[in-house]
Amino acid sequence: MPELPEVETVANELNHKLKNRKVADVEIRAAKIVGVGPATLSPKRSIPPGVVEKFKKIVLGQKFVSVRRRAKLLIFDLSGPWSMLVHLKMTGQFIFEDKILRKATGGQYRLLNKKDAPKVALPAKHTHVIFYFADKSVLYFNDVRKFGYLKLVHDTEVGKVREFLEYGPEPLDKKFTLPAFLTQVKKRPKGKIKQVLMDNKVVVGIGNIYSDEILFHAKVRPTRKVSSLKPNELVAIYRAIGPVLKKGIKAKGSSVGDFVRTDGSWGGMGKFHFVYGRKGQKCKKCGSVIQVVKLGGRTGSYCPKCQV
DNA sequence: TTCAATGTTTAGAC
DNA sequence: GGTCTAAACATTGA
Repeated sequence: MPELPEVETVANELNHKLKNRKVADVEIRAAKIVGVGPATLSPKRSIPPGVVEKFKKIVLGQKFVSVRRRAKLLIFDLSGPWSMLVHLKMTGQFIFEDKILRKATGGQYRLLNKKDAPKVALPAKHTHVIFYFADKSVLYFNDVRKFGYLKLVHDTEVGKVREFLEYGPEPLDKKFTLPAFLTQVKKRPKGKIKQVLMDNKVVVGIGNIYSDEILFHAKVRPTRKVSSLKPNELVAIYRAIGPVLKKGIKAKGSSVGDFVRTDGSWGGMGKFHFVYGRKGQKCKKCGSVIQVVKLGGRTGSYCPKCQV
C-alpha cells in the first residue's frame, strides 16, 4: 500500500518524467475519481454535475511544472494557477508511458502484486483517468477500488484544503524533533502506540506497514499504551522512524498490495520487512514465530520475543 | 458464501 | 473532547 516512501517514490519519478509536458487531452472514465475545489472528496459525496467537463477544461493545455509530496498526498503544480492533489489511498497507481518505455515493455505492465499475475496492456479495466501529452507520451491512473482521487484546487485555495489543515509534521522534516514528537504522542496517553503512529495529526505518512516495522526496530509491541511507554522506549520509537522510512524510499517503496512504480515495476522494500506480512514466519533476528494482533480493525504484526 | 485486506472519513457510544 | 468501535467506500482472492 502506498505510504510515505511509496508516495515519495511516485512523486520523485513523476516530477522527473512529467516536467514541462503539455496536456493535449484528458480521458475521464470514472467521474467519481475527479473533483474541482478544495472540498474533501469523501466516499459518499454525490458527483457534482459538470465536474468532468470542468476538470478537463482546466487541465487542457496546461504543463506540469513539478510533482511533490505532502503526507500521502501528491501535489502536481500546473503551469496555470491550479494544482492537482492526488491521493492513491490503497490501490491507486500511476503508470507513465513514452515511446522508449513502450518499446521496453511491449506495452505490457504489471497491475497486480501477485507473483504470477499476468502483465496487462493499458488502458486496462481499472484505468480511470488518462492524460495524453502533446509529445505523445501518456500517464495512466489506475485504481482497482476507486478510493483514490484527483482533485484540482486553485492555487489561492490550496491553504483551505482540509487535509493540509489537519496534517501533523512530516517525519523527515527537521522540524520533527524529539520534543515535538513527544508533545504530540503524549496528547494521546490512552492510545495504543501503533494507532497513534498512524494518526496523521501526530505525524504524517506512516501506515500499517511502516508502523509495524518502526515498532519492531524500537522493540515495542504495537498494542502498548502510550502511557505505559518508558522514556527510552519513546526515544527508540522516534529514532526508528527516520531510518525505516528512508530505507523504504531507497528501496523505491514496498510492493505490498497493489503498489507499483511509475514504470510498472515493483518496489524493493518488501524483502526488508521484519514483521509486516510475515505472520507465522520466523523472526529474522531471533527465530520466534511472528504473531498478529487486531487493533481497531487493523492487523499489527510483531515478534513476541524481540518486542516487549 | 463469507471474510479479510487496506487508508481515510464519518457516525455513534461511552 | 478523547477514545474506541464499526461502517462505508470497491474489488479481489482465499
